[in-house]
Amino acid sequence: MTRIADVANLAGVSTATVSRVLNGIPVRGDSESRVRAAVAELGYSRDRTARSLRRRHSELLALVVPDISNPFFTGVARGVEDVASDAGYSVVICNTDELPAKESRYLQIAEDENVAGVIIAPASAEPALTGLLRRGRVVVVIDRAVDLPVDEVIFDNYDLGYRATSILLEQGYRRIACVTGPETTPTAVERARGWKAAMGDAGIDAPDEILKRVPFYVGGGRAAMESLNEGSQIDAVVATNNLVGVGVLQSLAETERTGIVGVCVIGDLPYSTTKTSQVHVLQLNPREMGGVAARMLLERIDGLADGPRSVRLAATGPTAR
Amino acid sequence: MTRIADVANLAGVSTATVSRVLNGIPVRGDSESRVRAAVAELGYSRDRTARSLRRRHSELLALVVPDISNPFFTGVARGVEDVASDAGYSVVICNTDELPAKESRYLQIAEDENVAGVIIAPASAEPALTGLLRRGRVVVVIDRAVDLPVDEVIFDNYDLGYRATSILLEQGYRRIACVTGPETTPTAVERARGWKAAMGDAGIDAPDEILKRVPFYVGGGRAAMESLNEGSQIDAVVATNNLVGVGVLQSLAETERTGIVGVCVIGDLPYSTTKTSQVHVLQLNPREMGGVAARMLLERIDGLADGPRSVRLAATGPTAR
DNA sequence: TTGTAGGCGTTATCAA
DNA sequence: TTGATAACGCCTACAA
Repeated sequence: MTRIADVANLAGVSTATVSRVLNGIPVRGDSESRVRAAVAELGYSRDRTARSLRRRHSELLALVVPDISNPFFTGVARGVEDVASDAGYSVVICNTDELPAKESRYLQIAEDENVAGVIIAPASAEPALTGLLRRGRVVVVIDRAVDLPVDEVIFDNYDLGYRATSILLEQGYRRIACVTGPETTPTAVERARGWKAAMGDAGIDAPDEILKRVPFYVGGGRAAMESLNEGSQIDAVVATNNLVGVGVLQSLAETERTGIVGVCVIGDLPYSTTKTSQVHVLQLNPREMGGVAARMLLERIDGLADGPRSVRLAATGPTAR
Repeated sequence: MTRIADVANLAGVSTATVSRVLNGIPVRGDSESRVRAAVAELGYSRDRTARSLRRRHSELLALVVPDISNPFFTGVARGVEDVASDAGYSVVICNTDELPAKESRYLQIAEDENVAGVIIAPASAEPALTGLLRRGRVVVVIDRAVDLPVDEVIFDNYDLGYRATSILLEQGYRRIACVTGPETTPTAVERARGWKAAMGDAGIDAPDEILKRVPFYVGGGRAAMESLNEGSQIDAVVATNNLVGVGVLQSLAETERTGIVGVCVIGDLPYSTTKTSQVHVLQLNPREMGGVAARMLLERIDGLADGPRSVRLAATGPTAR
């Protein structure tokens, strides 16, 4: 393997000079060109492991998400990668399956791997970030706020729930059910709260029978529809997340249930195949969320920010599918 | 930061002994228990960077894919992660956007990062693997075969195209169009070849007007449908990939085009919302592909395999959506 | 501006 | 079985 010393030999300079050139620290012009020539001739490229060990941190960012199969989080990953790779960082994606145990394991690995920073959509209310923080590693929390002094990028989830419901109310629907996620998932709780408030403000009763809490997966949405029996007289549904939205739509397509005509989904449905005009979507932009989070993380890595910052992203407005 | 030396001090042994315990090399029982106690007391965990430097490779696997937004590749990622994490490895996902330049950059990073191995779905016919291979790093190619002496896990793409077409022929369709990917993507070419052969074997003409080559994205499928003018008298479509399949279905849902009723998609449509019975799917199992590839990679890391191996995965049979 | 040399934390060799 | 010590490849005081 070719090392920095080989380059130094060939260029007739010291390893320190080679290192300087590689790191953009000014050296005499002819030294620099000899070094660059030697690098090219040997096809040398730096060992990032050694570099990380010496510098005490790597050029890796960890992105910790609860479900990498969810297009929302792959969108986030794209956004993170866009800005990270421009800045010379690579992204390690860690999938926690909504399991706090897997989450802490990955956070421990991130710490031991000396990653430069972590972007996390927490699976637990209190992700195990203390080790990382103690070592001065930077962290940005996305999607689900936590009670720690770290940067966050989130949506106004209450407002999303309120607006999604309002869209259906404006269409004239009245008996609007809400399909949301588990009580342990803050986004699910807040969006459902928004639904309830919008219903209340419209003077409509929103009993618990038409609020379904299911796992934030396609199957959850399907199960919710099954449990919403015909007797409940629903004429519309708010799905508070993209996957349950897919489940709801699948269920409706299959059973051709009569009576339900309005659906509003919070999120994005890039792979749905329902006729465009049949579903309202309160569009979220995960790629933007990832990009914003990554930029905040890089600023912090460069020491450019002080107190914890909170960014609230807006939905990009309702659209048909 | 707590180092191995701190543990050694507290346990009253040498760093070498601590290292042995950590690595499962037998030491005297009481040394071992003292070490373990010290580790627990200090909350010590190994610095993976230093370990990687010394051992000349990390516990990271790189997974290089052309499009992480594609649920097929997130499925692969799940499969890789399932087996990798059981074996103590983490997975870095690298997204090449089908761009050979991004691909070589990531492969160079993988090399410099001393990853233990690479699983790659190539974006180019000749991915830049020589550096990795020269350094003795192991590689498994998935989804798209390349002309290099490395392990591969692929589908029999010709057969997939043939079978997808046969399914529609059995249903009585005759004018079956094929929507496939670019000529530079081997899976696209092979599956289209299978389509053509199946049509030929059924004594049906398959002219170039009804073979559409588009990018392997949702938009590609939509564009293909638009360019398939009514005059072409199509009564069915084979979509050779999941994303173009989604595009085809979206297009059909929106235009309510008359005449086309049969659709067969090669892949998987986890997020489609079309009525189940309206589309045939020749189901692929990306998670299995990832799992198999990861197992092969780990075997090779452990030096348990010699000549290049080739695994051919089967479709799990046609199903409605 | 440049070079020498020490150290980042771990593992592996070698001698005890 | 154990311990002392020399690497692994790089970066960065410090000295020249």
